[in-house]
Amino acid sequence: MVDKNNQTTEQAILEEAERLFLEKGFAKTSTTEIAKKVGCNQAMIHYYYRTKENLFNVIFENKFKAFFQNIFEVNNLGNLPFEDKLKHMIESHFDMIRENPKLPLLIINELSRLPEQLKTLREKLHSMPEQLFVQLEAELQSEIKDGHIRQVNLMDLIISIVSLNVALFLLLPVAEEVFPLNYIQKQMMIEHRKVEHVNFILNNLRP
Amino acid sequence: MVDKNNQTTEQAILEEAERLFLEKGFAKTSTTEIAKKVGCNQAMIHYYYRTKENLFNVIFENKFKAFFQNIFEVNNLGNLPFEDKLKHMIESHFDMIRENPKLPLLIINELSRLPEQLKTLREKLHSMPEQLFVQLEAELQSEIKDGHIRQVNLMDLIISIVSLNVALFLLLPVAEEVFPLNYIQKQMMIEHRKVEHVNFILNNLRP
DNA sequence: ATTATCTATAGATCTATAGATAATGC
DNA sequence: ATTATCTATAGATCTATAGATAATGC
Repeated sequence: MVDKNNQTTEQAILEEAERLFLEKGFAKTSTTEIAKKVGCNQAMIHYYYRTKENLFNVIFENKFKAFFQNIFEVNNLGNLPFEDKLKHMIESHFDMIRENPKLPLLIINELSRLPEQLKTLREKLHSMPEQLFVQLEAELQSEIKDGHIRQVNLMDLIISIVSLNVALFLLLPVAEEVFPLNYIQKQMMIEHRKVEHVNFILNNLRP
Repeated sequence: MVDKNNQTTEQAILEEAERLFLEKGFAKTSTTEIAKKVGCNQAMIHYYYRTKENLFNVIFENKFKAFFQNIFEVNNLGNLPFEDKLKHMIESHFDMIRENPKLPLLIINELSRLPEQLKTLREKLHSMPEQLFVQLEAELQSEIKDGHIRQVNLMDLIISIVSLNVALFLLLPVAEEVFPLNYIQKQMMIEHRKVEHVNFILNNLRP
């Protein structure tokens, strides 16, 4: 099975492990299962990654960094009107989670076990204010002063955006157990909610 | 340790198991650990509950039913204005999750393994429309027609309420790893968000 | 007699490693 | 020579059960 797509065993292990860890979490995924899916010997996993914990950390760190790198990435839209900027932020955050729908659950479930990633996250988020938060806060206050939007707290705004976007993909699998959806229905539902989240946030800002 | 509070071993096992399952999930909780915390022999757990799976199901079913019983319980406020009714619904849903903050994660993580609970959930949610959904939908449409609120979809409204409330308690533990909060700060934050969720939803309905 | 508890252990995992063998790169 | 792969297995769980012993209720 290995090398089916010109992959090395090392890469194949990484990819299969990523799939399984995201699907079932750390505890419920065994190195035996990873090996079986990859089509190699279970010992190979330890040859390349030494421990299961280590393999997990490599994967988690990668996904995690990519995930938080894009969070509220609003560089190349400096002079757009505030509402358009906000719309763009909501949508790109939404798309990021849509592309990694299982990652939030993995983070919620496993983050507490990971001191190294925690440090990274703390640094990233503590340095974010200077880059973005302060700028957004200024724009927000300016908009409020001009009477374009109502008095609102930036942190609350961010929490609401993240909550709506994250919760959709956390709750969808549960909802699907109750109301099964086919692929098209599900995609339509997701697209509809994307529009709705933007409307919801922007409507809420009207003075 | 058993009978410390006049408990039977059977009850003590149930309570300790509930605590551990909610905290760590099914896979990461062992019957050995439950027994140790209870202060009894590991075999006792199987004496009373036969299997770990069975013990889990008993607990899950109880919590689960209590959880969904109260969901959108709006019986004794029949003739309140629509906005007050909505406010009450948001707040009681919020409080329910506040009292069971780990339950949503348990449901998200473990529901797929539980055919019996799934059936219960399906029946409960499929019978909800007739009791409540239809009535709310009627009131909502009436309010829209009278121009009191803007054109909005009831299902979207419910998804947004549940998303905001659930996501808060799912994301708080992650947020706390990054920005530690003491007990009072955390309670204030939660109270603040409760108000915010109501404002957020109601503001969003303005025509 | 019946119920509750304990001891001991079978059997199923699962992770990790040691050591043999095969494949590859100079 | 070095790197990749396999076989085999130690050692640590963990769940579940059989069977002995203690406690309790008539």
